[in-house]
Amino acid sequence: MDNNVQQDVNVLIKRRFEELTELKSKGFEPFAYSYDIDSNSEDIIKNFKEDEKRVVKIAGRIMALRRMGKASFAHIQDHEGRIQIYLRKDDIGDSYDAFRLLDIGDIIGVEGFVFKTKTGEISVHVTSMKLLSKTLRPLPIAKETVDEAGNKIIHDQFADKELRYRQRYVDLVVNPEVRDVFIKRSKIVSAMRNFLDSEGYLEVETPILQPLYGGAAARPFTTYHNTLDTTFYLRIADELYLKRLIVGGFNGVYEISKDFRNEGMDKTHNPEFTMMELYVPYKDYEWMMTFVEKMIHNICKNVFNKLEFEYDGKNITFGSSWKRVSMIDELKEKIGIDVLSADVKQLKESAMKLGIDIKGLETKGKLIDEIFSVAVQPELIQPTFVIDYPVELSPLAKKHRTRNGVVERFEGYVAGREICNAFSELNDPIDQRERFEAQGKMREEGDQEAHQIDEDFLRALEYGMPPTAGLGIGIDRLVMLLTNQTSIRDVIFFPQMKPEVK
RNA sequence: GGGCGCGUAGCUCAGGGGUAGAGCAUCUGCCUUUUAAGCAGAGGGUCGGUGGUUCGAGCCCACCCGCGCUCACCA
Repeated sequence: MDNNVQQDVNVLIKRRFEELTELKSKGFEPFAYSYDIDSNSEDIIKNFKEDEKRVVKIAGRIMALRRMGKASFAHIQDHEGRIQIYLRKDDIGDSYDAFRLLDIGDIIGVEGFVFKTKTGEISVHVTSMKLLSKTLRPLPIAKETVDEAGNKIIHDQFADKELRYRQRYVDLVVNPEVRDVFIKRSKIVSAMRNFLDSEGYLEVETPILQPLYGGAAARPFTTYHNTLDTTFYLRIADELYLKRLIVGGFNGVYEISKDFRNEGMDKTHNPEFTMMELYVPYKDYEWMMTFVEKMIHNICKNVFNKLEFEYDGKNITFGSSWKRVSMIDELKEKIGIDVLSADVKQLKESAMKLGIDIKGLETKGKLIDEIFSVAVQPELIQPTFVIDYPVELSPLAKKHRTRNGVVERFEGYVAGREICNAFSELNDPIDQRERFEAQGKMREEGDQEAHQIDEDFLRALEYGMPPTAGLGIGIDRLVMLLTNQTSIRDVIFFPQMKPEVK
C-alpha cells in the first residue's frame, strides 16, 4: 500500500487505509465489480405510496451519516439526487459491522423497502448492503439546513474556486448545481446538432493541426510534427477548411469543435473553446439571420421549454425575430459622425471622448470596432443583430451589394455580449486575394493577428465556390447565457489553469 | 502584463508582536425512526515559501509562489 496516495497521508487518509485493511480482513471487497440497480432516488420519492413497502435496489455515494449505536441513518446521492437510508444491525447483521467502517464519500449499493420515517422523510429501510467503492480521501462535505422561510442554507460549502476547477470531480460531487449546468450544456449542444441535422446539414471534421492558421484574427498556438519536421498551428477557426468543402459540393456543412487561441484568459476567454461553424451554399447573410433566430428558438424550447431567460440580473426574451440595427447608423446616432467617411484622426478624437485608450488602435477598422463596443454594445440587451461591418475588419466577408465600405456581415448580441458572427462569404477569388494582401500589409506593420495569405484556399476559390452564408457561434458563451453563468470557467469542466506545483 | 485583494486544521472561517482558535469533519465511549441527530471525552497545524527586523513573528518588512477580482487584447 505504499504508493503515491500514501505520500501525502494525513490522519484522515491514514484512517481510511486502516478501515480498508480491516474491511478486507473481514472478507468485504472494498472495490466491487458491479451492482445491478432497479431504481433511483428520484423515482423512489416521486412514486412513493403509503403502506406499499416497495422493494428497491439503488446505489450511490454516502453524503451524510447519522449513527445511533445499532442503527444508523445516512443519505446517499445518486445521479438523480439524494435519498435517506435506514440500517439496523437486526436487519443486516454482519454488514452492519462493515457499515461501521464506512465514511462519507463511500459508494454503496443497498436493497430494501421504501417507508416514511416518524419525521416524514421518505427513506429506504435497508435489508442488504454492499460496499462498491471505498473512498480514500475525505470529501469537503457541506451540511444543509432549511430556515423558517423554507430556504435551503448550506454550511461550509466547498467554495475555493481554484480547488473547484482543479478538482472538478469533487466539485461535481458536492455542489449539485454545477452538474446541472453541465447537463444543460450537453443538452444545448445536442439540440443544436439535432436541429442542424434535421435541416439537412452534414457534420464534418477538419484539421486541428494546420500549416497556416486563418479564419479569425487571433494569435495561434504552435506545435511541431517530428516526421514531417514541420511547425504546425492549432486552428484558431474552422472557416477556411469548411469553405473548401463547400467548393467540393456539399449541401451545407457544420463542425462543432475546439478552437485554440493563444491570448489572455478572463471571464469570457479560455485558451481552448468550443465553436460551431456552419456554411450553407446558395444563401446569404439575410437568410442566415432568420436561420439563427430559428435555431436559438428551437434550442430554448427543446432544452428549457421557455423563451424568457434571466442573465446577470437582466431579463432576456428570445422572440421569433430579433432586432436588426446597422453598425454604421447606430454609431452615427450615438457619436454623431459617419464612421465610414471619417478619417483616423476624427475617429481617434471620438474614441478619446468616450474615454477609450487608443494605444495600439491605429486603423479605422479597429477604432470603429472599439468605439462600437463601448458606445453601443452594452445597450444591446435583447437579442439584436448588428449588421454591416467595415471592410477592413472582415477580410473573409463579401462586400455589401449596395453600400460602399461595408461588408454583408452580422453579429448577434444578447445581454450586451456577442454570441455569433456571420456573413455572406466572400467567393470572389480576386477580391479575396486583395483582402489577404491588405492583411499581409497590416501584418508587416506589426498586427500579429492579421491573416496570412492562404494560397491553397485561394486556389479552392478559383475552382468556384457558390454564394454561401457562414455562421460561427461560441458554444461556451451561448451556454453561459442560457444557464446564467458569468464566468466561462463555470461552463467548462476543466478550465485552463497554471500547472499544479508540488 | 498593470491595479486591488486573498493564502491559518480535511472544509468554512476568526485571530493583526507574547502558549495556535471555533464550527463542521475525524477518533473513543454511550445511543435501534435520526436529519446541521444528541451527550461525554480526545486527536489533528512547517499559519503558502524564503530571507529580514525583534528578546520574541500567523501577525511587521522585502522578495518569491499560487489563486481570485479587475483593466488592457481577443470570441
